[in-house]
Amino acid sequence: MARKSGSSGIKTAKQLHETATVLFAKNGYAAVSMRQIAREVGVQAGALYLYTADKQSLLFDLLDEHMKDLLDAWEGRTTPHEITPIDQLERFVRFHIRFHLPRADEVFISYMELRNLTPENFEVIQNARRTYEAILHDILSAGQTDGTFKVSDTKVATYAIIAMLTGMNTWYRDEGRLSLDMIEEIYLDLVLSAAGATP
Amino acid sequence: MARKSGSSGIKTAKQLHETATVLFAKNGYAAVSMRQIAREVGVQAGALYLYTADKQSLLFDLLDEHMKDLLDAWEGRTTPHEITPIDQLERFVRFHIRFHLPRADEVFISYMELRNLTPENFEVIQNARRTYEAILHDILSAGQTDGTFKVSDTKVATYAIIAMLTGMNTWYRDEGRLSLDMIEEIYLDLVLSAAGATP
DNA sequence: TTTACATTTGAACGCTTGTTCAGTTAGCGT
DNA sequence: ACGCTAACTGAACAAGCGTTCAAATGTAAA
Repeated sequence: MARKSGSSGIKTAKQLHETATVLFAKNGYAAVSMRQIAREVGVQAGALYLYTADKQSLLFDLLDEHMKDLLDAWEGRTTPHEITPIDQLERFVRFHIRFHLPRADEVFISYMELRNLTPENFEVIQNARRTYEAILHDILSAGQTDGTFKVSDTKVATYAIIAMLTGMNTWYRDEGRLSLDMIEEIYLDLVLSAAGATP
Repeated sequence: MARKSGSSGIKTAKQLHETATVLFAKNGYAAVSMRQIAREVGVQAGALYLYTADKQSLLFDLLDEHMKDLLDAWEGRTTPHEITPIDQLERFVRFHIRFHLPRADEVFISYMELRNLTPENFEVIQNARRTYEAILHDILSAGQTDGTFKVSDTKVATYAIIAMLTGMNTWYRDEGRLSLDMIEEIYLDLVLSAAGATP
């Protein structure tokens, strides 16, 4: 056997990314072998190297893709002009939850596997993350300036709120007690309170 | 050479735990080899098996030790009788920060390497974690009942607050902008606000 | 039908992995 | 001084690792 009937490059490439995402999330980058990924994709290990230069690039591509999607999704929203910091914060929280919850595996990898990136690759992802954090920081700063928010330190508050929101991914389950809509409202309350929002 | 001069079992055992903690935190459990640990300890790989049954037990012991220390430290505090939920929450926050900040590596491992535990070992650590979360949940529930706190869901608030607090470990550096005391106050504010505390 | 190319196999490469164990030495109690 | 045990070495084991590549086969265009 060599080439398989019905084989297609784009399909295999997509399956590679999907499989790697799931396996990396479940077992960790270092613990997953190329052969294991290949088996799940339904191909021999050698074939994977038509779609990735090496294992490291595979990890980087997944993370880079995820961060690009995140930032693109934020940029792509329809935003009314001149809305209050409170409305901005509300929009950010809802966006964050809606974007992150359906991407549990990607989010998990993005937080867990940073240390397995080469320094250059790490830099790229880190920058993207900083860009995202800056969005929230700008909102908090604006609210702090005009008096609608009251936090002792906008930088720390930024980290705290993002950690709080992202932590959701560690316990949320689709079959759980609360619907996505309810969770959204609960977290919105928590974040607005934490920011000391005075409507 | 065989036994080395000045060698002592307890010393090597301690070095093994310390070295493993640092290396697992920096590179991840799966990415660290027993030989790498041995080199750092200053011993051949075979010698490590005098102090751990296998690599898995080594990881488990580190996590188990950490969780036991955490729960023991909480139990061992001096607690006045009959204090208000607000005071209880304040005590919890300060305790959490003071305990976790100097243990960056242990905390990191505790969150990152859970998936590398066998199911039985995972269960043990998970239970300890649940015990810890229950402490905060009880405080929030008490405050919710007597009206000093106002949160839409005490369970979610518990997760959110712990995520917020533990997230600190990802950005805190000793040489950073803020002193430990300042950070403590900032986080205390954030948590009390998030809990909707009305003094 | 032939040609060109996309896709995959399967074997091979050198290296590392966790773990075991017989043999060797250091320190200590007697 | 002797013997016992604690501590460690160094080699060995089978298995698995990431990666490369010539060869084989499917697909599509000419």
